[in-house]
Amino acid sequence: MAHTPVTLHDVAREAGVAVSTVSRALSNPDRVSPRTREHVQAIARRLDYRPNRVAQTLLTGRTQMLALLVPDITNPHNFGLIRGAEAQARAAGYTLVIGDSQEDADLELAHAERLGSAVDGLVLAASKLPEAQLRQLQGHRPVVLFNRQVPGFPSVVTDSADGSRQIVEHLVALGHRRLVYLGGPQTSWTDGERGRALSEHAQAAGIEMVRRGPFSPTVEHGAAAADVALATEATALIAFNDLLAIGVLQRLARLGVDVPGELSVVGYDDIFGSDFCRPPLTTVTSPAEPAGRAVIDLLLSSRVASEGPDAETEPQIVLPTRLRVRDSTAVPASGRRTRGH
Amino acid sequence: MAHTPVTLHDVAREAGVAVSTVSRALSNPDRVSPRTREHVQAIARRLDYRPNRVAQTLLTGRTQMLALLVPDITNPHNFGLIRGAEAQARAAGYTLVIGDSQEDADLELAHAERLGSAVDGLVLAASKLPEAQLRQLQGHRPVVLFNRQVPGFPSVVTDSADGSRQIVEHLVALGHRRLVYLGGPQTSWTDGERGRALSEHAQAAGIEMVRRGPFSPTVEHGAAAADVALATEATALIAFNDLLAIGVLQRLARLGVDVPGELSVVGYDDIFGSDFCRPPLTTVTSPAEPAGRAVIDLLLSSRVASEGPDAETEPQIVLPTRLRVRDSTAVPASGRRTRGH
DNA sequence: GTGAAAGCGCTAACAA
DNA sequence: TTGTTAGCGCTTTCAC
Repeated sequence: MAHTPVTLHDVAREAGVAVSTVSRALSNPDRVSPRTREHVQAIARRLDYRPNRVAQTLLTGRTQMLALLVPDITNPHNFGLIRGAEAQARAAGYTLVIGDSQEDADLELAHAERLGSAVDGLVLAASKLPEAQLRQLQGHRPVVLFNRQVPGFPSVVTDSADGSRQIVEHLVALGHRRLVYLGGPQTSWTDGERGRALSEHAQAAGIEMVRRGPFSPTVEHGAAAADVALATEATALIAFNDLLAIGVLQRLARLGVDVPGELSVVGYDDIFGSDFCRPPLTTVTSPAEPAGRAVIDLLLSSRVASEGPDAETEPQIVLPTRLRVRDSTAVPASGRRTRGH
Repeated sequence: MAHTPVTLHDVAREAGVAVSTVSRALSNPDRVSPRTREHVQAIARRLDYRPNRVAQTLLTGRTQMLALLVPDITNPHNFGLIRGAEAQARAAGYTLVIGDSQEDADLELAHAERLGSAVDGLVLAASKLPEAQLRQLQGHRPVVLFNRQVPGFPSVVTDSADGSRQIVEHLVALGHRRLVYLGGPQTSWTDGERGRALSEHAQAAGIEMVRRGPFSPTVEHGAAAADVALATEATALIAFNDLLAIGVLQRLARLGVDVPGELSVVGYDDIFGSDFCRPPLTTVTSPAEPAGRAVIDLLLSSRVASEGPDAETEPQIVLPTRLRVRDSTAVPASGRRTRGH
């Protein structure tokens, strides 16, 4: 239990050379003679020397750590993103740490500030922070946004708007004429995108779409959302995300409302469980792992970025989405639905 | 966009005092006169001074960060643990970072070493590391284990053995006489506990139990596991965890094997989805959030712990589990099952 | 090729 | 109460 970790000095003393030589032998092997290099490295190994990262950081300003802040680590939607980001970060020699802001802007800020000083870069997924605070964070370290676009920030988003287009197209093709969108948190940029695109495409198709909510994007809140949807004339319901949609499905089943017979249900994200809930959910899937890799690439390349007034030209990557049709959508009941409202 | 962050020196110069005074005014407000304190703090605020955590750390050795390493961040089983740990860490003024070791011991070690030097303590969930490596990590920083017990380490485990007892009791009560356990990774301590307890209780009840596997604890591997189970004479199948159990359920459904009519299925963990898969899964639930809080408590209290030879007395907390009976278990088919094998 | 020395931003003696 | 000074462990000029 060597409780006083071995330092560069220990190695230097043991090897009979100067600390600077040890430092070089270890990090710049070619700037030292083969003989001493071997010798020093052998000693270092024998002493089980580990460089003190903190000290290195103080000098270089680099921690070789990157942080990813997600709004809800329990939302399976984030899995692919995390996995992709992890892989890419590791490939580049960085360690990825993950933070959970629990759908709370204050917590997100606190976390970002804490972590911000300990990492080389920050990716904020579905950030709820106002632009001003975002910019302040950016002053410290490079920041990349996922599923949010803000001028001056590099970002990668999955194409929710196009997902909405595909949903409306699908529903219209089935014969639906009245839709209801059960919205997510007001602070959610994605919710805005999804709702707006849904409206636009519904309007373009000449059908009706109403919006309800906001609802918190959880299975638990699905019950309330289902009830609200039932109080409308809609024959198809689009939930902000799959978590909410699954909750809706559960409530509907308990109420004896047949899906998709009486009501079609659609979600977004294609999360774990959306394929084995009852009925399997029609939803919008997106390339989460590529997104994870992309955010890290952006982060790493933005280390060299200038921060002039030209900042509006930051890369904004948009990844395609695809509608995955399962069993929760079908042609609407021909007549008036029989459920009470 | 202050790109050269403001330092203590900047504040000191601006305030016309020494850096040490600024340092005190900010961190030890009572060791400085009210006048200067106000003055310095005002300047610091105006300049938007943020202490450099790295520099603080180098000196104090504290980062105010704690790390939690989970084997699979996409396993919903870990959610409660993460949430509980997060909450407790924050309450104590620490930031929790989460790492994912993807069920891989090498990755776990790499992560632990990287993070280990950047945090004040480490909790390893379901660690797959050999004891020797565990001890080595422990030399650096306090380490707490979750769902693994090793002499000399503080730990908290959920009582898998008792969960196994409850499963056997339940199955025997229903009339099952032949069980099969579809085991998890060989490196998994929890798998050992579950399998061993299952055997013991089956034997005590005078019924047969065979073990198959190992299987990787994923939905994907459930198909293979299901096929193996079908090749036995068992009327009830116990999967290492719910992820595997859900995969088994899917395969069985595709094969037309009725659950629980022809075969009963049980899992462990009570994860997201286990209540809405088809049929809802009988499983063992455990207090994950309390476990998360407990690991952090242990970590924080072990900072002061000695490391004498007396280390065997480290606290080992065991949290109770409870069988949650849903629809995937029932009385066995009276006659010989009709499926081919 | 190697060593001496400065210093990253901060805190904690020690003086004044 | 405040200022001066010495480092924490490391990298990196700059001499030799």
